Amino acid sequence: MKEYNPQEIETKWQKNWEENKSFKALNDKSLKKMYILEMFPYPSGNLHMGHVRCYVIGDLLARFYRMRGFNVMHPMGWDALGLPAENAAIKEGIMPQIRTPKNIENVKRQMKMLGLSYDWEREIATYKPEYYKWNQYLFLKFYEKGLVYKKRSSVNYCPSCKTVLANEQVIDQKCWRCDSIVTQKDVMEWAFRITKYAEDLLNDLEKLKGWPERITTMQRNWIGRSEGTFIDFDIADINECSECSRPTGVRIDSETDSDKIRVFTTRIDTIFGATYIVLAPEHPLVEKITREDRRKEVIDFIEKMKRTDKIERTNVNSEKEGVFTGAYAINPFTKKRIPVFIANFVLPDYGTGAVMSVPAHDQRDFLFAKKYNLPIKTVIKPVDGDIPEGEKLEKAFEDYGIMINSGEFSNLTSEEGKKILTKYLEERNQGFRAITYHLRDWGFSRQRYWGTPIPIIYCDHCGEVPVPYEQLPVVLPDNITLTGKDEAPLSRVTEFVNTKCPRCGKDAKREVETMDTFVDSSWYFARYISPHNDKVPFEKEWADYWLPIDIYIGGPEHAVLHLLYFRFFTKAMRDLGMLSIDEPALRLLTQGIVYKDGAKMSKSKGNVVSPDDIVKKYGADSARLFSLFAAPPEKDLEWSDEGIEGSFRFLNRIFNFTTSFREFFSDLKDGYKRLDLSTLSKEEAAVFRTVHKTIKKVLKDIEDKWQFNTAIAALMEMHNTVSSFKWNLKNRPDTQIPLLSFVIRNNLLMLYPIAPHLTSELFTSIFSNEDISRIPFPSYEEKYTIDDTVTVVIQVNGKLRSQIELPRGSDESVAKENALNDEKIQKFIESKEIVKVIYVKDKLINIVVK
RNA sequence: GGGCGAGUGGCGGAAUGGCAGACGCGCCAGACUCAAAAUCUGGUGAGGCACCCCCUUGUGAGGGUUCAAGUCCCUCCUCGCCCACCA
Repeated sequence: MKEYNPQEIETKWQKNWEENKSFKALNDKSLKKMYILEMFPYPSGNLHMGHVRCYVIGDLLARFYRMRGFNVMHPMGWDALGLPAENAAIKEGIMPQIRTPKNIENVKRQMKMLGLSYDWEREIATYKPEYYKWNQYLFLKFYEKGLVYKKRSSVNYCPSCKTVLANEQVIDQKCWRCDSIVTQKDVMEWAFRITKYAEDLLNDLEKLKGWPERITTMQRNWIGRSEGTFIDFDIADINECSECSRPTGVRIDSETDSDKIRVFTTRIDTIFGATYIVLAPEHPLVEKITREDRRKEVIDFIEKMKRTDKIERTNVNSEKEGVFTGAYAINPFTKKRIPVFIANFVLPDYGTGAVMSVPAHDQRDFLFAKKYNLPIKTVIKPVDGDIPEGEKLEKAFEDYGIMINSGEFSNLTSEEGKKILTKYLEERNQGFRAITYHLRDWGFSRQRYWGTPIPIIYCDHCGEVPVPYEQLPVVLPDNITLTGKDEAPLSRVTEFVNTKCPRCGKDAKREVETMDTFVDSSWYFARYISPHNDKVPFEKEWADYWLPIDIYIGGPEHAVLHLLYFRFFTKAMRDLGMLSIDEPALRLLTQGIVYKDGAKMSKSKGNVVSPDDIVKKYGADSARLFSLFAAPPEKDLEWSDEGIEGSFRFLNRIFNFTTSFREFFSDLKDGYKRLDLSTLSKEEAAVFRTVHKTIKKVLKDIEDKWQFNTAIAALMEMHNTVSSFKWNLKNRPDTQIPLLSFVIRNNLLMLYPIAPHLTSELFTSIFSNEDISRIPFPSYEEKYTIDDTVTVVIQVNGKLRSQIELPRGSDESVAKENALNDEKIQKFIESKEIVKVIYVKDKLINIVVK
């Protein structure tokens, strides 16, 4: 071959890898393992450059670690169930069962075209009954453990997708998929009791040292632990004169204790300043406590809230509004009657739907109190200072401090007060210490078709009955026409719905809702371990070998969805005895977004770059090289047509440089074995050292730093050095043939994880037919990365003025003498007083003069 | 409002507190060519100059620590992402 022809080379090697099953992960416990996983794609039909980037990063690591001697598991699969496929099916009138395999076939072709080194024997696809059977199996296991339950709840509902959404799927009150405005709806839904693991999920974030901090921080915020106190406020008799401050007890027409207002606060130390209470308009007590003369206004306000859309209601900037109910509660510490309001800013589904307001120490309460002329009472002062009386405050003082105006509790610090006041309430049965979480249980039933059927049967006699394990899978029927016009389309398939109760044998009906696709992806990483096993979801014996995932790669958009759910599943499966690990992934690499012309690539913007076009024009190796070189993996990447040209040129230079020695190939084959350092000239030795230095840098950048861009830069530098060297093989064959052989061999080996096709081709044409991926990655010797002489920089008052060559390790007196005698330095120090001289060995001398 | 990042040439981006701008793109000049493309060689932060010697200046702004700051500390500005009436 005279010219670099990527298409020819790439086709040849892809065929070779496929035939030889080169990337098979071996179930062999004597080998050290490495599990490298990229988040599996939703097979929508075509890969975009974001996918390409993710998989190329994973492939670089997989190929690298194979060369490093690891038994690498690098599998791929298809996250194929879910809404987009169903919506496409409705639009095109083609069932997802037909369309999905075609999409998968195409994406798989694209992956092979990119030379991604997957073990295709472990391929999984979630839409197949042999996969989702295990979703159902896990559902039943979780059900038995009480980790799955059915609850009535007001849920987020997308009117466009006609489905319920999890909290995590609502973004700015809009559907995460279609951006429709989400509404609220009362339904019965299946939920995972993820809150049971809230503490565990929070604490174990500590163990995730290999995760980016911003991801663990986001999870921490999402779990949202707050420590505080529940307080029960008695309601003063509504018939009592509002001027009278005498506590009169509570109404007694309720058989529960719901005639108290329970609030949650993180700042019980401010309770002496709690001068009113605010309920959510939806709070169940509102109806009961509202005084007759206030009723009309209260009802009007509630009606107004019902009409206000949720975005408006929960916008931080919207005006705080409320109305007085006419009722009073009793502050358990001051024993004073404090008015009860309802207001738009108190949300029914957060905390208890009721808050105690301390205007002096909470800015929101402060503004509300000013607006409605409510008392403001200062009860905390700064540790080292004073604070104006409540009415004179200009804004709330929200910091911790010293309690004042708090009766017998005055002079305690906020921290002490929290403990003591909570204890006080606990002793009187009026409150208790508690930890609350922002995290909600994960509602996962979806009223859609293209998902895993929930294995539950409803029987008139036996109630809710789980499908027995031996009847799994409950197969999704395909004799249905999807219209997108109804909820839970499965309810129309009578052959599916009508069944017999497994317990009593009488007629019964199946659950017609399906599972959220996030269930599929919560445990798929374990299915790769036993992808074809029909007895268990995965074999524990091999899970113990392969798990956890060593490096997990995907986009940061999954920070609180998938990455929280799969941690939860791991812990739950651990507690079921199926796994021995606490956390599913040791290290997480979140790759940045691929942009073009300053915008995220999208069809609507028309700035999509197709992997097919790129590979056709430049080849997979150039596409891979550019994806890795253009930016560090965690940063966003700007796609550049000129940039990929540059990558292509570099591979051309490698090809041309290497093949320019074609006539020596047979000599080069074993040449590197005959390398004798003592025969090298000074210049030849420099080339030799350059290779060692490069190996050192590339190893560090790939293995420790995940800075693939600088690793590639080092390889380019090495190429620049060795290609500008005046090779003279004819005159110095005994030294230069071995040296060149050494150079080319290491160059190709280092470049292999990045550009596997080209390097495989060149490598086998010179060295051997051995599979390059089985050859160890080059290693270096520290002594060859160090030069005998070093350039020492000379500064005067911190400014660079000259530099000198010194033998490595020269001591201070030598360096100083050389520096002071340096011609250029003379004019900066003459007629000046030398105050001191700083010497950093082998690096720099700084002469401080006055 | 809270949290987390990030601000470095024309662009993407390099720099364990120690030569700012590696590497690449782009651009300029030259070689090759009838010409162009490709390729190769050299140059390329800004300003200055007695122009291949140097000098000044320069990493969002302003202070500080240090012999020495893109890097550490403080104040501020801008942008991005995530969360958000969180009780």
